[in-house]
Amino acid sequence: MNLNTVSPAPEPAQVATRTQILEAAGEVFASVGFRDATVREICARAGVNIAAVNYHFGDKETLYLEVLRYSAAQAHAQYPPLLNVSPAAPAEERLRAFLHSWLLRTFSRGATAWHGQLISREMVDPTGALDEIVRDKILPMSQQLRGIVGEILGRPPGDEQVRLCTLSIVGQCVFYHHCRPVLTRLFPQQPPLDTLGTERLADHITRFSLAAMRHLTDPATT
Amino acid sequence: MNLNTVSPAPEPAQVATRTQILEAAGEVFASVGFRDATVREICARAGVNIAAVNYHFGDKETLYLEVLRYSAAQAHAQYPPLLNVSPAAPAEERLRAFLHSWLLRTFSRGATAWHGQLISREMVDPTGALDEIVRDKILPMSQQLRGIVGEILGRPPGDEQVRLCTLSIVGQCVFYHHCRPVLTRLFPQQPPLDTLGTERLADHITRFSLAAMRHLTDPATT
DNA sequence: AGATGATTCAAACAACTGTTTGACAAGTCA
DNA sequence: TGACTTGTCAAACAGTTGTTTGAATCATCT
Repeated sequence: MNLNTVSPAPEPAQVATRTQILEAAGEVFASVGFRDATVREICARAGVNIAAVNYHFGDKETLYLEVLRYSAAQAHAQYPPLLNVSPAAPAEERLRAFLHSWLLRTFSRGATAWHGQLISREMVDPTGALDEIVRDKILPMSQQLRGIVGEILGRPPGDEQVRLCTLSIVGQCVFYHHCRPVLTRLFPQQPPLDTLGTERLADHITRFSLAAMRHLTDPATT
Repeated sequence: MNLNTVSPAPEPAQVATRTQILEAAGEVFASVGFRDATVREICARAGVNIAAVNYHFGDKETLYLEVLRYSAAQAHAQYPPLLNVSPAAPAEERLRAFLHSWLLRTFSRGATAWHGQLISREMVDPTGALDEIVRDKILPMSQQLRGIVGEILGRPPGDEQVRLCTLSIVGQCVFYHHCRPVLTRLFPQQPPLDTLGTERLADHITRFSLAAMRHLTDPATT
C-alpha cells in the first residue's frame, strides 16, 4: 500500500458514507490539524453517525492516512508535474510549467486544496505518514526538478550546485504557501492568490531562478 | 505589552519557578505544539506543582504567549539582524549578514532553538499570538531586508519588484528550517545543519539571490 | 419468506484535559 | 507575637476526547 494506490475501492453500496467521511475529514484535518480535529465534528459535517469512523476506518489515525492518500491522488491527478508541457520541451519551459503546476496545486480551492494544507502541517509537525509522502510523492518530484536544473546548469543531477539550486527554487514555492498567514498580515492590501496571481508568481520565480542559475558562477559575483 | 518588552520581571524570590516553567514550557511547546503540550508534562519537567502554571500565568494560553515573548527576546538578543556588520556597510555585505544571522537564529540549539520551532508552527497554524509576532518582529525585519534589496535593485522599497525579490530571498531561508523533516528524509546522508553548514548555506543563498537580482531584467532572460 | 451478513444508530465508557479548591508552609511587616 | 500576603501542594472537578457496545435497520441471496 502506498500513496499512489487509492485504497481498497469498496463496492458502490458502502462507498457513499465512506467518501462522505473522507471529504469531511479532509476539510477538518486541513483547517485545524490532526489533533484539534474531532471525530464528532467530522461525522457531523459528513452527516453520519459517530461510530461510522471506527467502523469504516478502524480509528482516527488511519482515517487521517486515508485522507492523505485520497487528497494526494486527487491533487496530482488534477495538476500533473509538467501540466501539458512535453517532457521533450526546453528545460526553461519545463521549469516554468513545473513551478506553475506546483503553485496551482498548492493554492487550488475545493477538494484538492486540503492537500497543500495537510502537507504543510506534515512538514512542520510530522506524523508517521511523512515517510510515505516523501517516498511516493516528494522524492519523484525532487528528482524531476533536479533533472531540469541539471540541464540548465549543465551539470549532473547529483552535483552539489544542482542540489542547492533545486532547493532554492522549491523553497520559494513552498514559502508562499506555508507563510500565507504571515503574508496576509504583512500585506493586508494584497489580494489572495487566485488563478491569475499564481501565473504571475510562477513567472517571477522562474525569471528570478533562471537569472540566478545563469549567472551564479559569474566572476563579478562576490 | 508587546514582544519587545519582556514581561513584568518579578522579584528574585518568585522568579525561580516562573522561569523554570518558561524554560520547560518552551521545550514542550516547541516539540509537540500548543495543543499536544499538557500542563502536567510541563510542570513535571519544571519540577513544580500542576497548579503553578495557573497561579503564575493565569492559564495555558497566556503561558504560551509569555514563552513566545521570552524566546523571541533571547533569540534576537543573541543574533541581531545584521550580526556585527555596520549599517553603513555595502548592501551586498549586509545581505549576507542578514541571511547568516537568520539561519543562525533559526537553527541554533538550546534555549533560542525553541523560537524557530514555535514561529514555524505559528505560521502554519496561527494562534492569536501571530499578530503580535508579525507586528513586533517580522515586519521590522521585512522592512530592513526590503531596504537592502531596494538598494541592490536601485528601486524604492515600495516597488513591486523589490517586494517579490525580498520574498524570494526570505523564502529560501524559511524553507530550510520549515522543511527540515522532509530534507532529512530526502538526503539521509546529509549531516544536520551545524554552525559550519549555516555559513555555507548563507553563502549559497546570498550568491544565488545576488546573481538573480543583478540579471533579473536582462533581455536574454525569457 | 426467511436467514444471513453488512451497516447504522443512540448511548455509554474510560481516559485525559485544563482548571479550581482549600489546606498548609513560609516569609513580611505591624 | 499575630495578622497578612505569597507561594506550594495533593486532591478533586467538570468538560471533552476517541472508542465501544448492543440493539435496530437494511440489503442480498437461497
